[in-house]
Amino acid sequence: MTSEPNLLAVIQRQLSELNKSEAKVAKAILNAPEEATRSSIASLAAAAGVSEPSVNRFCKRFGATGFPDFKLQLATSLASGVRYVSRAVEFSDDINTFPTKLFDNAINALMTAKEELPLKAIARAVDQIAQARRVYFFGLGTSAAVARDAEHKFFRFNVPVFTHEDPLMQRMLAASAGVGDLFFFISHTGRTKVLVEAAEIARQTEASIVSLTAEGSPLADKSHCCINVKVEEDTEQYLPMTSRLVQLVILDVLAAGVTLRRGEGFTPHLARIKDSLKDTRFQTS
Amino acid sequence: MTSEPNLLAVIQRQLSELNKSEAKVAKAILNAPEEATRSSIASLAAAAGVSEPSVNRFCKRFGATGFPDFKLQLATSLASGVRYVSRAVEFSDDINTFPTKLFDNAINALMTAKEELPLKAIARAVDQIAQARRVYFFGLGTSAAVARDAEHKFFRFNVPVFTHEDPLMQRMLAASAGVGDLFFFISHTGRTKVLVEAAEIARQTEASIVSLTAEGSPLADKSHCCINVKVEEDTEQYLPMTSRLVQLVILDVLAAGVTLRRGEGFTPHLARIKDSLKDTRFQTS
DNA sequence: CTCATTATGTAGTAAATTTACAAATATTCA
DNA sequence: TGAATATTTGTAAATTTACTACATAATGAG
Repeated sequence: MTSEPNLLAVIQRQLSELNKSEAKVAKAILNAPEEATRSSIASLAAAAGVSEPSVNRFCKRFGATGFPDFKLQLATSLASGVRYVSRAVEFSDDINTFPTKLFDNAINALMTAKEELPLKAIARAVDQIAQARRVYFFGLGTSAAVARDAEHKFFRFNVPVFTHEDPLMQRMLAASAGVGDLFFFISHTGRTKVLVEAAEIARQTEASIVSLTAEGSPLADKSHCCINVKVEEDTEQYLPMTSRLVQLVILDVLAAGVTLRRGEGFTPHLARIKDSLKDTRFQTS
Repeated sequence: MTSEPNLLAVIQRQLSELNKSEAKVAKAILNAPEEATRSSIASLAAAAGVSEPSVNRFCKRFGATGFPDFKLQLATSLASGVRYVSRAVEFSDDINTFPTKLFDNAINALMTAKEELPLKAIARAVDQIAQARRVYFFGLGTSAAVARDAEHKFFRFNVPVFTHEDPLMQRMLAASAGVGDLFFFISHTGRTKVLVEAAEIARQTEASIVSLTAEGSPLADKSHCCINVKVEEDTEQYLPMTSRLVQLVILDVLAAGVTLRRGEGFTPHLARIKDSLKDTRFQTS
């Protein structure tokens, strides 16, 4: 059972690699997915402006045994209620539509990321973090907030963690690094100059470099271990919305991985930290 | 469309009121629901030991227009039933299981939040932010990272935004607030003392107070407008994992809301900011 | 026990899907 | 460029699937 959890996203992603009539079918389906699950091959072919066998071939291309099987898969992936195709917010949107769109996009990004998790890279990164004597989380802009979040999380694992938003601090720390130091760079594009430069400096030391960034980017090149996150951020949108969510969850995964590494004996330590926060809160009524 | 949440349960419930051959069909379906969604009317009839029209009548009895429609409904209800179960990471998990679990939990949290979005509160918060002369985002711990993220985002809207992680700064700023100031508090529990105190201080000024926190919490009580987020965080888990993701997306929603408020004329401003970042990056090869 | 009612199956029909093949289009390489 | 080849797309026939009409069987009431 290789049932793709997210058929519409798969279609969307492959859209460019389809030939003419297949693309027509894809568009018709993306346009009205629910309707597609209810219509016959003839009506869908008519809606797409192609012949029936073209629709059939389209279905087989996406792993279905035929049209009915495809409809089934489509219905299944639609069932969770999420619009699996990212939709940009438009100026015609109102309070009833744009919040849902943004949530759908976020969910969509996480589902897509989940499908192609770079498990080997994650496992390696967990190894490195577990062994490190010191871990520096470096990011800029939006990624600085992600780095800050990571700092909070990993701090609880008794690993000395540091975050710095200041590029100069980042450079200096990179320059004075040594064995046991781990630099963890976070960047959506992997092209931010000052960050790549810091990575380059760190690379000349004995320190390990792990990055959470785009595949094949300059930053990835400088890293010993790179966790690739393929998030197709809508570049027309002016703010990175979904990529940082994926980054955060990946960091959760790394944190969980490190905890699992420590084994059950480590649980009391976490409990102690949690207890230490108790007095800072008003008790539940 | 009165799509029952769970078709299998409906069938189960009516089992006693069915006549012989319909009951046979019901049992065959309950026995192997997934298979039923994939089989033809002939094979299902054979499996149940009845004739094809009996299966057809069975389908119509349960509100479907025919066998294909019934299969569709069945598939839909099977698919939606699977999700929505958070699973805690256990020490027996390995690299192949715990990353998926964490992603699933994150996705679930967003899906749940999406279903009960407090739209009125969001609309009010957008109003307030759009009107404010200055906006302070305050959070502590994990929420500090969320506040930082919000700062980055809202900064682009020409609103003077400020974030401070230092409780003393938060108190001082709260004390010296005035008309046009907006304090935006972020807290998962809504019970962090120093934060609630800062809210209390701000409340005695002319400033507006918006919070993104738990319903009915002390912090919510101090706010003019409270955006409730109901995330059932697994309290046995020692780290807040999913709530902050929901918070981030809610802040995205608020940011988008403010942008929509500004109208299309605002787009060039965003483009200018984006351009200003261009030279800080290595060009795409 | 007979009639009326309901339940079930048979057989034929209509519809939908798939296959095989041919026409059209695009691509390659001289 | 232009013939040869591969790819794409559509047509038409074959096959499978689902539905309808009707006949028979079972059930129940008087």
